[in-house]
Amino acid sequence: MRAAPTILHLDMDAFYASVEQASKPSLRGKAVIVGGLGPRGVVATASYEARRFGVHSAMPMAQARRLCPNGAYLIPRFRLYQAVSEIVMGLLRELSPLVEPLSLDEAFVDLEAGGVAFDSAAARAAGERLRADILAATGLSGSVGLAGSKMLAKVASEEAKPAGLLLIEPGTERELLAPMSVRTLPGVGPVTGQHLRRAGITTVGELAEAGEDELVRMLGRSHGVGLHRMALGLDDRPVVAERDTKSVSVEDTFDVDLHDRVRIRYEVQRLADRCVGRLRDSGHSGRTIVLKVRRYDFSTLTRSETLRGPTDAVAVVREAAARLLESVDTTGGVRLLGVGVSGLADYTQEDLFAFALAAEGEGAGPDPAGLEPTGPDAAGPDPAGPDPVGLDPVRAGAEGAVERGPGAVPGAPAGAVGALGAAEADPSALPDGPAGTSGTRPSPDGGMGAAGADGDVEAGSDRPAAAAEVHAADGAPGSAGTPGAGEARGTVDSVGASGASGEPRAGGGVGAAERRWGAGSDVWHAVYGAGWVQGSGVGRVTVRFERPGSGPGRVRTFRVDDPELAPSDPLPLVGEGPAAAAG
DNA sequence: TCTGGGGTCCTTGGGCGT
DNA sequence: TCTGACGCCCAAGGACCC
Repeated sequence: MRAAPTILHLDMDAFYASVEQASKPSLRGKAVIVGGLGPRGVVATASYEARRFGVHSAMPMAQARRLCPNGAYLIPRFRLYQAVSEIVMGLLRELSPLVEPLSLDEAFVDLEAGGVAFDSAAARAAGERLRADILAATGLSGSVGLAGSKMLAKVASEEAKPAGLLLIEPGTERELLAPMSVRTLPGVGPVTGQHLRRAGITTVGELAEAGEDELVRMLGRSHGVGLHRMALGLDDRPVVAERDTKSVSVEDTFDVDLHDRVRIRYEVQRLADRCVGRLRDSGHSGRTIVLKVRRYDFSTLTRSETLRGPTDAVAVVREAAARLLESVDTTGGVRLLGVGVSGLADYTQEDLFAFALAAEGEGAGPDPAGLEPTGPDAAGPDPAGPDPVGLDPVRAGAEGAVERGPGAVPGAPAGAVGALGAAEADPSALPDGPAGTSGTRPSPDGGMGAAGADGDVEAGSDRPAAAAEVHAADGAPGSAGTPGAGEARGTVDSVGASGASGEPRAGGGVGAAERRWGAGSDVWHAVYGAGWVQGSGVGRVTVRFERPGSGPGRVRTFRVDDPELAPSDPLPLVGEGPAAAAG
């Protein structure tokens, strides 16, 4: 807690929805809801127009549609949000080297460390200038909180929303906080809030009066002490510029619960592959493999296994996940599966083997393809007995390195083989369907980016009804399914036929007959220029031709195989960048 | 009328070595 | 040799955040 309000918290207003509105002029001033569009989707962000209908984050999408039937429902385009976020974070770093991003749209800044502000007046000026700079650079508004601690700065930005600035003068915080709901404090969610309410505590003032001992008794040591201090306005946490990643995970919720054990095993394998892809992209390996299973009744189980050393080998993670699955009862059905890796390191067990081998075997000749196992069982039968299913994690790790053989580079770190290599090296991979619409212009996106946009968009009441119907049918058994966010959809009995790979694939081009247009995604037409897909189905694609700087554009419909229509990258929200000419 | 995805942190309880 | 205390690691679950 410092004497001057020089900790700044920036929170962009309804970030995803605002980016979509800035990107698509026809949606400005309208209710925009961004989130998962499947039957089990939830709202990620709702524009302020949508919030007037009662729509809010984390609300089931079906409920949002009832409350706001004429809203524009969009799938998130994380790559675009990421790009905008980088611009904003860049502006923050101009203020101070101490910037702590909390998410794409939120960050703390230590103004004192940047030499920008040492008192209230300078802090306020810096905050106002920042808001103006963000508006100029992105066209978006953000809210700024300024205070002497992180907790209070965050409270302030929340109070300042939307598009405002609030500065909490040190010394006034207890008075300010006292009447606020306990839910205002970070760390008080629905459960703790209910707990406190039952004890007659609903405001921050009452929380402070309850005393530390009482809160520790109710909530446990760490939570109790922390909450009591926060209620008093005490918070010494520094702004931390860099945080190490602690775990990497992927999970999928299925439109329809899975019952078939074979199918469940297959999905776990796919998740393991994707997880390893992410792990390698981040330059990590990990020791603990975690399987997550959410059952039909929403109860969630986790099972984990810690290896003797860190790995980033597909085979090892697959096998561990498969073993863990064997200990889970899935009768009744499974709605979600997840695979994660924690206990991260920036080297692998296989690296150590390779290093040891290189150290002792100099002059023995290189392993040309990196195919030779480097582990203890490299020389044939293991005196301790066979290990056919990789029960020994470390040995399995060595085998994993072998499995990656075709892509392996002698002497290179294990991470040098990317997700693609892993996918290619996988002999048991089931066939995939069409790998998206990226044939002419591949834009590999492991997650919810362009591929994710392959879901539906229903942009306002003038959307093509036919398109919506067709997309709704995507969830039907045996359908072609949809990649990205919708990849778990429509895959009920169609193992391998979903075209749902989250991994980039080489040669992902598809024939014109299979060309599908990700609704909400950006396109370029040879005659009409930049636009975005408003809907598609029954052999047609509807495109609205507008760009961030234009007024609302016109809608035109084309055949899905129209040669003049091509996928495109998002246009910058402000100004005309190179992407504008990318058609 | 239902409840996403990707994380972090905390608590509890058991096993194990000292 | 047995037992309890202690610390550490691991596994599992839960709450919370955006």
